[in-house]
Amino acid sequence: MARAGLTAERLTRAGAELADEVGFDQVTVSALARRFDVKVASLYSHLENSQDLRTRIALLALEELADRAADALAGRSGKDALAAFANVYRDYAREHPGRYAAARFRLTPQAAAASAGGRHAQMARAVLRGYDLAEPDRTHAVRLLGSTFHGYVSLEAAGGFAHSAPDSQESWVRIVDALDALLRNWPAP
Amino acid sequence: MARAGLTAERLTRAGAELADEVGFDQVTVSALARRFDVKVASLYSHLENSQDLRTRIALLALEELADRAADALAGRSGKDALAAFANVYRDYAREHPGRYAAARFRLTPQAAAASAGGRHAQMARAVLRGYDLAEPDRTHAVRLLGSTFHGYVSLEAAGGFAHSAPDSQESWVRIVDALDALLRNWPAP
DNA sequence: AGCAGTTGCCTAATACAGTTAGGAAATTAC
DNA sequence: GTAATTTCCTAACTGTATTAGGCAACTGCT
Repeated sequence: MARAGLTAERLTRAGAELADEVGFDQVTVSALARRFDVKVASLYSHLENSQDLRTRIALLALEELADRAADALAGRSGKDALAAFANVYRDYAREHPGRYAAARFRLTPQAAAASAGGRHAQMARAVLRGYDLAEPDRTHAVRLLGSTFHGYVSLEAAGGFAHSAPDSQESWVRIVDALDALLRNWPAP
Repeated sequence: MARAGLTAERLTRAGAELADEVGFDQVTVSALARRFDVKVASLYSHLENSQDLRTRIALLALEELADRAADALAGRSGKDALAAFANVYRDYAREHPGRYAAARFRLTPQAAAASAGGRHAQMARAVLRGYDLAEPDRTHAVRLLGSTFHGYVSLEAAGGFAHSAPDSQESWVRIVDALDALLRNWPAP
């Protein structure tokens, strides 16, 4: 019988596609095996278990997201950088909802350390170089941005802003405007 | 054999406790049956299926959260109301992580319509009465608050701010301060 | 109290996801 | 070309979800 040519990488990529199609929670070893027309047990030569599969998809998504963000930030600063950074997250979540959910998957400390998480944190700090914030306010601002972007994107994905005026796109633009204004005018403690 | 006295309400409450203990995703009909020392099939007289169970827990959590928010807002306005409202969400998520996750569970349109979702939206608008915002900016601001609070709370629950300075509590207070400043100083389009 | 009707929980059976053990064929290394 | 390794398979077991049908326990009426 011919071999299917399974590898951890191919399985991870296919798992990411599956996540985008049916949702990260519905990514299952069985569904993946069906996709490769292979028996379920065969995947266990390449993956530890289904947790391992999810972790790999999460790491893939975090890398992709970090790559996009790095691209978007290149050559930009100030509000321009802020908006570009924000849009990377939102656009990725809209194009790849399953992968975006994967990126929010809770990793073990070891996996988290090996992930692109650090790059994300660095880039958020880089965006804030365009504003006049000293520590600890800079860290507070990083957390604010992360919270707002993630919160918005996940509420939007859950359909929270659909079917109601104004358009989600409009709110997004105005919220990024507002955050820019806030960062330029950060209140003293 | 003595009857266990199951009802949809008792099952829902127990399911909510279970969610807080093991996580909303780990709430399973089987685990619930074990908790009542009853066979799994017995639950199906009271629940449609496991989706129904999750929906009921979500509705319970949304009601509890709305009740707390209504309490917290009574007699407050301006920044005071904003901070109280914000703390309701964060405190609830910290006390009841499983229920909080349930409250973010994607409901069917019918379930959503019957949920406390509308109360939440109304209260968010009430908080903003303390600030001078006309539509559509008021709606943008509602969405900003919802996104930021939810985002912060969910990143915090995922451990995002643990093990790093400054303390999460400090960031939270400063972020609420910052949002207050932003709402008082909302940028023109 | 005695009985009829209803309800609550049970047994049994099916389906599907996850996981492990051990085998045979295909590939690789020498 | 043979030995070693790798890949995929069959088989088996566990746990969760769900449905069908049965008997026991309660409820309400007389």
